[in-house]
Amino acid sequence: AASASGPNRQCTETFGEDDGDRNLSGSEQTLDPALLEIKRKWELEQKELKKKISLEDDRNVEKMLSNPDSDTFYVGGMDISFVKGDDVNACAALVVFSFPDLEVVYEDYQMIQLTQPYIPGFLAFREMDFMIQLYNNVKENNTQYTPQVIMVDGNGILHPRGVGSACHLGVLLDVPCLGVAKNLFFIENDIDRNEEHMEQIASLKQSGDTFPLVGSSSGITYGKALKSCEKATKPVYVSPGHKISIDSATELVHRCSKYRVPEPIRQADLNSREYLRVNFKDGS
DNA sequence: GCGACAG
DNA sequence: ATCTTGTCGC
Repeated sequence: AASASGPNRQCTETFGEDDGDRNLSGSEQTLDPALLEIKRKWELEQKELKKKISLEDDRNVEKMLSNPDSDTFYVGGMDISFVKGDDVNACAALVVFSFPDLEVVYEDYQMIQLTQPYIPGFLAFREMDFMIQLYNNVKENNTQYTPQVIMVDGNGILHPRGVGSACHLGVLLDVPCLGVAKNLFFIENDIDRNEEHMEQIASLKQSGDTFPLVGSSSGITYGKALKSCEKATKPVYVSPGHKISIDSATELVHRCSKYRVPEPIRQADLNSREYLRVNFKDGS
């Protein structure tokens, strides 16, 4: 029974209706030397990765967005779905769509076992190895469908240290990547869901409308909030990961959206869940 | 000290 | 991320 190694967790039964103490773990800095250690180490890795990020459009990105028609390009979407009461077993998916016609040309689902914890700001360290594997699979076995750009569930430079998982993946693969988040990632003293933000969201009228996400104190432009389809009330937050500009990333996401979440990511999400439902009863 | 925290 | 029923609208 591989229970959590390290400090034993004194999670007493806080199941009762009344637990007297209302000091809900608040900021959770529930001292965990092991996690702090990991954080420090990961922060250094992010610092190195950040130096390699490019926010310029890769030539293929330029071509795929400007081309009147002729060539067909491929856009990949990645996502990982989890098993309910299980934070280890999951299904990683890559679905590749042709662009601009948006037809599925390739899909890969892999049962995986997560080993790293999820820590806000360090999502990539938990999922990246599996995404890299998915990319290598296509490139090696179905080269013709290797995506020229990859969409990741999460953020690119819209991140506390400017290195979201889309940057992480992009730099490691040296492939254009962008992030699409369904929720705005809070960045201390710079970006948050305040009144002004809510007003800006209310000002988005039609599909394709956007507003830039600019840091209130840093002045940094992290990406854009995009009303991806007519029906969506809530925007998606697009930010470049690597080898793609903010405007191109936003345009690409918009052009791949039939619903709020762009098709590549949406299908990777829906299909990986379905995969778990069918292939994971308790074992296989 | 509290709050806020992609998936 | 995951859970869960109904409900509103095209």
